[in-house]
Amino acid sequence: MTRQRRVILEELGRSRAHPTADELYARVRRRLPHVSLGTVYRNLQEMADRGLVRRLTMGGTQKRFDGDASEHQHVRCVACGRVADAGIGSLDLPLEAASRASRYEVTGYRLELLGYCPRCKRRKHRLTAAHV
Amino acid sequence: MTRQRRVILEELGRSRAHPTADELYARVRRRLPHVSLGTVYRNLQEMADRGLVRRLTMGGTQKRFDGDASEHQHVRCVACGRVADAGIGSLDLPLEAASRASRYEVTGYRLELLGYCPRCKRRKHRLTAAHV
DNA sequence: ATTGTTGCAAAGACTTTGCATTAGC
DNA sequence: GCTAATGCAAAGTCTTTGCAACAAT
Repeated sequence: MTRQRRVILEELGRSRAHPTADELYARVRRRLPHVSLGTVYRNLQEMADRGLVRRLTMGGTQKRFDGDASEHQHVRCVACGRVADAGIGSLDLPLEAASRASRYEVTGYRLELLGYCPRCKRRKHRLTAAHV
Repeated sequence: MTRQRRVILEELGRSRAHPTADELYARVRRRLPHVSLGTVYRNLQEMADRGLVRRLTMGGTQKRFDGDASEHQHVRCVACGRVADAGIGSLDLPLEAASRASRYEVTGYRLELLGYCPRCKRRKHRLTAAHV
Protein backbone atom coordinates (compact mmCIF):
# COMPACT_ATOMS: atom_id res chain seq x y z
CA MET A 1 0.00 0.00 0.00
CA THR A 2 1.89 2.99 -1.28
CA ARG A 3 1.07 6.60 -0.72
CA GLN A 4 -0.10 6.89 -4.32
CA ARG A 5 -2.44 3.96 -4.07
CA ARG A 6 -3.95 5.22 -0.86
CA VAL A 7 -4.60 8.67 -2.25
CA ILE A 8 -6.04 7.29 -5.46
CA LEU A 9 -8.46 5.12 -3.53
CA GLU A 10 -9.35 7.96 -1.20
CA GLU A 11 -10.06 10.38 -3.99
CA LEU A 12 -12.11 7.85 -5.87
CA GLY A 13 -14.08 7.00 -2.77
CA ARG A 14 -14.67 10.66 -2.05
CA SER A 15 -15.97 11.46 -5.53
CA ARG A 16 -19.58 10.92 -6.39
CA ALA A 17 -18.85 11.75 -10.02
CA HIS A 18 -17.68 8.40 -11.40
CA PRO A 19 -14.55 10.04 -12.75
CA THR A 20 -12.58 9.05 -15.80
CA ALA A 21 -8.95 8.12 -15.25
CA ASP A 22 -7.70 11.56 -16.17
CA GLU A 23 -10.26 13.33 -14.00
CA LEU A 24 -9.12 11.23 -11.09
CA TYR A 25 -5.52 11.90 -12.07
CA ALA A 26 -6.18 15.63 -11.80
CA ARG A 27 -7.62 15.23 -8.33
CA VAL A 28 -4.83 13.01 -7.13
CA ARG A 29 -2.33 15.44 -8.53
CA ARG A 30 -3.54 18.16 -6.24
CA ARG A 31 -2.26 16.07 -3.37
CA LEU A 32 0.66 14.31 -5.04
CA PRO A 33 1.93 16.66 -7.75
CA HIS A 34 4.43 14.17 -9.13
CA VAL A 35 2.15 11.23 -9.56
CA SER A 36 1.94 9.88 -13.09
CA LEU A 37 -1.05 8.98 -15.19
CA GLY A 38 0.39 5.50 -15.64
CA THR A 39 0.31 4.95 -11.90
CA VAL A 40 -3.31 5.98 -11.76
CA TYR A 41 -4.19 3.57 -14.55
CA ARG A 42 -2.16 0.78 -13.03
CA ASN A 43 -3.78 1.12 -9.66
CA LEU A 44 -7.27 1.39 -11.02
CA GLN A 45 -6.67 -1.71 -13.09
CA GLU A 46 -5.29 -3.55 -10.11
CA MET A 47 -8.07 -2.57 -7.77
CA ALA A 48 -10.75 -3.31 -10.33
CA ASP A 49 -9.31 -6.80 -10.74
CA ARG A 50 -9.52 -7.27 -7.00
CA GLY A 51 -13.08 -6.04 -6.93
CA LEU A 52 -12.33 -3.01 -4.79
CA VAL A 53 -13.58 -0.57 -7.37
CA ARG A 54 -15.63 -0.88 -10.53
CA ARG A 55 -14.60 0.01 -14.01
CA LEU A 56 -17.60 1.30 -15.93
CA THR A 57 -17.93 0.99 -19.67
CA MET A 58 -20.37 3.74 -20.43
CA GLY A 59 -21.32 5.03 -23.83
CA GLY A 60 -18.55 7.58 -24.23
CA THR A 61 -15.03 6.82 -25.31
CA GLN A 62 -13.47 6.76 -21.88
CA LYS A 63 -13.90 4.31 -19.08
CA ARG A 64 -15.13 5.60 -15.76
CA PHE A 65 -14.44 4.37 -12.27
CA ASP A 66 -16.63 3.89 -9.26
CA GLY A 67 -15.35 3.59 -5.71
CA ASP A 68 -18.54 1.79 -4.81
CA ALA A 69 -18.05 -1.74 -6.07
CA SER A 70 -21.51 -2.94 -5.11
CA GLU A 71 -24.04 -3.93 -7.75
CA HIS A 72 -25.95 -0.87 -8.81
CA GLN A 73 -27.01 0.93 -11.94
CA HIS A 74 -25.96 4.23 -13.47
CA VAL A 75 -27.49 7.01 -15.52
CA ARG A 76 -25.50 8.91 -18.10
CA CYS A 77 -26.42 12.35 -19.34
CA VAL A 78 -26.58 12.20 -23.12
CA ALA A 79 -25.90 15.93 -23.30
CA CYS A 80 -22.83 16.35 -21.15
CA GLY A 81 -21.69 12.83 -20.33
CA ARG A 82 -22.04 13.17 -16.57
CA VAL A 83 -22.71 9.89 -14.77
CA ALA A 84 -24.62 9.31 -11.55
CA ASP A 85 -26.06 6.44 -9.57
CA ALA A 86 -29.49 5.53 -10.82
CA GLY A 87 -30.84 4.56 -7.45
CA ILE A 88 -32.08 1.20 -8.61
CA GLY A 89 -30.51 -2.14 -7.81
CA SER A 90 -30.57 -5.34 -9.76
CA LEU A 91 -33.38 -6.10 -12.11
CA ASP A 92 -35.28 -9.16 -13.05
CA LEU A 93 -34.58 -9.50 -16.74
CA PRO A 94 -35.71 -12.32 -19.01
CA LEU A 95 -32.33 -14.01 -19.14
CA GLU A 96 -33.95 -17.40 -19.71
CA ALA A 97 -35.77 -16.21 -22.78
CA ALA A 98 -32.61 -14.61 -24.08
CA SER A 99 -30.68 -17.82 -23.52
CA ARG A 100 -33.16 -19.84 -25.50
CA ALA A 101 -33.39 -17.35 -28.33
CA SER A 102 -29.67 -16.69 -28.68
CA ARG A 103 -28.33 -20.14 -27.80
CA TYR A 104 -25.92 -18.37 -25.47
CA GLU A 105 -25.81 -19.17 -21.80
CA VAL A 106 -26.87 -15.76 -20.56
CA THR A 107 -25.66 -15.17 -17.05
CA GLY A 108 -25.78 -11.45 -16.48
CA TYR A 109 -26.19 -8.04 -17.93
CA ARG A 110 -24.83 -4.55 -18.04
CA LEU A 111 -27.28 -1.70 -18.02
CA GLU A 112 -26.84 1.98 -18.57
CA LEU A 113 -29.72 4.37 -18.20
CA LEU A 114 -29.77 7.43 -20.42
CA GLY A 115 -31.25 10.84 -19.93
CA TYR A 116 -30.57 14.41 -18.99
CA CYS A 117 -28.81 15.46 -15.84
CA PRO A 118 -30.35 18.17 -13.68
CA ARG A 119 -28.08 20.75 -15.23
CA CYS A 120 -28.84 19.87 -18.84
CA LYS A 121 -32.51 19.10 -18.35
CA ARG A 122 -33.77 22.45 -19.55
CA ARG A 123 -31.54 23.39 -22.38
CA LYS A 124 -31.36 19.99 -23.95
CA HIS A 125 -28.57 20.45 -26.43
CA ARG A 126 -28.29 18.16 -29.35
CA LEU A 127 -26.47 15.00 -28.49
CA THR A 128 -22.83 15.36 -29.17
CA ALA A 129 -21.22 12.39 -30.82
CA ALA A 130 -18.67 12.22 -28.05
CA HIS A 131 -21.22 11.13 -25.53
CA VAL A 132 -23.49 8.91 -27.55
CA MET B 1 -23.90 6.33 -53.36
CA THR B 2 -20.45 5.16 -54.22
CA ARG B 3 -19.35 1.63 -54.88
CA GLN B 4 -17.57 1.55 -51.54
CA ARG B 5 -20.58 2.66 -49.60
CA ARG B 6 -22.80 0.14 -51.29
CA VAL B 7 -20.44 -2.73 -50.60
CA ILE B 8 -19.94 -1.67 -46.98
CA LEU B 9 -23.67 -1.60 -46.42
CA GLU B 10 -24.15 -4.91 -48.19
CA GLU B 11 -21.49 -6.67 -46.20
CA LEU B 12 -22.77 -5.28 -42.95
CA GLY B 13 -26.29 -6.31 -43.81
CA ARG B 14 -25.15 -9.77 -44.75
CA SER B 15 -23.22 -10.37 -41.56
CA ARG B 16 -24.97 -11.67 -38.49
CA ALA B 17 -21.81 -11.17 -36.47
CA HIS B 18 -22.04 -7.50 -35.46
CA PRO B 19 -18.58 -6.87 -36.81
CA THR B 20 -16.06 -4.36 -35.59
CA ALA B 21 -14.86 -1.79 -38.10
CA ASP B 22 -11.77 -3.75 -38.96
CA GLU B 23 -13.64 -7.02 -39.34
CA LEU B 24 -15.96 -5.32 -41.73
CA TYR B 25 -13.00 -3.74 -43.46
CA ALA B 26 -11.54 -7.20 -44.05
CA ARG B 27 -14.77 -8.39 -45.60
CA VAL B 28 -15.17 -5.35 -47.80
CA ARG B 29 -11.58 -5.70 -48.89
CA ARG B 30 -12.27 -9.07 -50.39
CA ARG B 31 -14.50 -7.30 -52.87
CA LEU B 32 -12.73 -3.94 -53.11
CA PRO B 33 -9.06 -4.59 -52.45
CA HIS B 34 -8.11 -0.92 -52.48
CA VAL B 35 -10.67 0.37 -50.05
CA SER B 36 -9.24 2.13 -47.03
CA LEU B 37 -10.05 1.72 -43.37
CA GLY B 38 -10.81 5.41 -43.19
CA THR B 39 -13.52 5.02 -45.77
CA VAL B 40 -15.10 2.22 -43.79
CA TYR B 41 -15.08 4.33 -40.64
CA ARG B 42 -16.39 7.38 -42.45
CA ASN B 43 -19.27 5.50 -43.98
CA LEU B 44 -20.21 3.71 -40.81
CA GLN B 45 -20.22 7.02 -38.98
CA GLU B 46 -22.31 8.62 -41.67
CA MET B 47 -24.83 5.82 -41.83
CA ALA B 48 -25.08 5.56 -38.07
CA ASP B 49 -25.87 9.26 -37.92
CA ARG B 50 -28.62 8.72 -40.44
CA GLY B 51 -29.98 5.81 -38.49
CA LEU B 52 -29.33 3.28 -41.24
CA VAL B 53 -27.09 1.16 -39.06
CA ARG B 54 -26.40 1.00 -35.36
CA ARG B 55 -23.14 1.55 -33.62
CA LEU B 56 -22.90 -0.69 -30.59
CA THR B 57 -20.85 0.19 -27.56
CA MET B 58 -20.27 -3.20 -26.06
CA GLY B 59 -17.94 -4.03 -23.22
CA GLY B 60 -14.80 -4.55 -25.28
CA THR B 61 -12.58 -1.79 -26.52
CA GLN B 62 -13.90 -1.65 -30.04
CA LYS B 63 -17.22 -0.48 -31.28
CA ARG B 64 -19.35 -2.91 -33.23
CA PHE B 65 -21.83 -2.29 -35.98
CA ASP B 66 -25.23 -3.71 -36.71
CA GLY B 67 -26.94 -3.55 -40.08
CA ASP B 68 -30.25 -3.98 -38.31
CA ALA B 69 -31.05 -0.56 -36.91
CA SER B 70 -34.22 -1.63 -35.15
CA GLU B 71 -34.49 -1.63 -31.39
CA HIS B 72 -33.24 -4.93 -30.06
CA GLN B 73 -30.86 -6.28 -27.46
CA HIS B 74 -27.56 -8.08 -27.74
CA VAL B 75 -25.62 -10.73 -25.86
CA ARG B 76 -21.86 -10.68 -25.66
CA CYS B 77 -19.74 -13.70 -24.90
CA VAL B 78 -17.50 -12.83 -21.97
CA ALA B 79 -15.02 -15.48 -23.07
CA CYS B 80 -14.46 -14.65 -26.73
CA GLY B 81 -16.21 -11.33 -27.29
CA ARG B 82 -18.62 -12.61 -29.91
CA VAL B 83 -21.90 -10.68 -30.11
CA ALA B 84 -25.33 -11.94 -31.12
CA ASP B 85 -28.92 -10.80 -31.05
CA ALA B 86 -30.51 -11.61 -27.72
CA GLY B 87 -33.93 -12.26 -29.16
CA ILE B 88 -35.66 -9.92 -26.77
CA GLY B 89 -37.10 -6.55 -27.66
CA SER B 90 -37.61 -3.54 -25.47
CA LEU B 91 -38.07 -3.91 -21.77
CA ASP B 92 -40.18 -2.23 -19.19
CA LEU B 93 -37.63 -0.77 -16.83
CA PRO B 94 -38.32 1.43 -13.81
CA LEU B 95 -37.26 4.64 -15.50
CA GLU B 96 -39.60 6.66 -13.32
CA ALA B 97 -38.04 5.39 -10.15
CA ALA B 98 -34.59 6.04 -11.54
CA SER B 99 -35.60 9.58 -12.49
CA ARG B 100 -36.80 10.34 -9.00
CA ALA B 101 -33.80 8.79 -7.32
CA SER B 102 -31.16 10.33 -9.55
CA ARG B 103 -32.80 13.66 -10.32
CA TYR B 104 -32.00 13.00 -13.95
CA GLU B 105 -34.70 12.91 -16.57
CA VAL B 106 -34.25 9.29 -17.54
CA THR B 107 -35.50 8.68 -21.04
CA GLY B 108 -33.95 5.45 -22.20
CA TYR B 109 -31.42 2.77 -21.61
CA ARG B 110 -28.73 0.69 -23.16
CA LEU B 111 -28.57 -2.95 -22.24
CA GLU B 112 -26.00 -5.60 -22.91
CA LEU B 113 -26.56 -9.18 -21.88
CA LEU B 114 -23.54 -11.22 -20.89
CA GLY B 115 -22.86 -14.91 -21.07
CA TYR B 116 -21.16 -17.66 -22.96
CA CYS B 117 -21.63 -18.25 -26.65
CA PRO B 118 -22.42 -21.78 -27.84
CA ARG B 119 -18.80 -22.34 -28.70
CA CYS B 120 -17.40 -21.23 -25.35
CA LYS B 121 -20.16 -22.66 -23.22
CA ARG B 122 -18.33 -25.81 -22.23
CA ARG B 123 -14.79 -24.78 -21.77
CA LYS B 124 -15.50 -21.56 -19.98
CA HIS B 125 -12.14 -19.92 -20.00
CA ARG B 126 -11.38 -17.26 -17.51
CA LEU B 127 -12.58 -13.89 -18.69
CA THR B 128 -9.91 -12.15 -20.64
CA ALA B 129 -9.51 -8.50 -19.80
CA ALA B 130 -9.91 -7.64 -23.46
CA HIS B 131 -13.56 -8.59 -23.47
CA VAL B 132 -14.69 -7.52 -20.04
C1' DA C 1 17.72 -7.08 1.28
C1' DT C 2 13.90 -8.25 -1.40
C1' DT C 3 9.94 -7.37 -3.74
C1' DG C 4 6.69 -4.55 -5.57
C1' DT C 5 5.69 0.24 -7.20
C1' DT C 6 6.74 4.56 -9.28
C1' DG C 7 7.74 8.15 -12.94
C1' DC C 8 8.71 8.79 -17.33
C1' DA C 9 8.36 8.19 -21.93
C1' DA C 10 7.48 5.31 -25.57
C1' DA C 11 4.42 2.21 -27.69
C1' DG C 12 -0.28 0.27 -28.59
C1' DA C 13 -5.02 0.01 -29.98
C1' DC C 14 -8.70 2.17 -32.07
C1' DT C 15 -10.63 6.05 -34.54
C1' DT C 16 -10.63 10.43 -36.87
C1' DT C 17 -8.99 13.80 -40.18
C1' DG C 18 -6.35 16.84 -43.84
C1' DC C 19 -5.64 16.95 -48.41
C1' DA C 20 -4.84 16.10 -53.16
C1' DT C 21 -7.15 13.05 -56.39
C1' DT C 22 -11.01 10.67 -58.31
C1' DA C 23 -15.71 9.20 -58.95
C1' DG C 24 -20.68 10.13 -59.09
C1' DC C 25 -24.34 12.36 -61.11
C1' DG D 1 -18.35 20.60 -64.32
C1' DC D 2 -19.52 20.64 -59.66
C1' DT D 3 -19.78 18.29 -55.43
C1' DA D 4 -19.01 14.78 -52.49
C1' DA D 5 -16.28 10.67 -51.45
C1' DT D 6 -11.89 8.22 -51.62
C1' DG D 7 -7.04 6.68 -50.47
C1' DC D 8 -3.34 7.53 -47.98
C1' DA D 9 -0.94 8.82 -44.21
C1' DA D 10 -0.61 11.53 -40.36
C1' DA D 11 -2.57 12.87 -36.14
C1' DG D 12 -5.64 12.14 -32.12
C1' DT D 13 -7.44 10.02 -28.01
C1' DC D 14 -7.30 6.83 -24.47
C1' DT D 15 -4.72 3.13 -22.27
C1' DT D 16 -0.91 0.08 -21.49
C1' DT D 17 3.92 -1.06 -20.81
C1' DG D 18 9.34 -1.34 -20.48
C1' DC D 19 12.68 0.04 -17.57
C1' DA D 20 15.74 2.11 -14.34
C1' DA D 21 15.18 4.38 -9.91
C1' DC D 22 12.85 4.10 -5.59
C1' DA D 23 9.90 2.79 -1.54
C1' DA D 24 7.72 -0.51 1.47
C1' DT D 25 8.15 -4.06 4.60
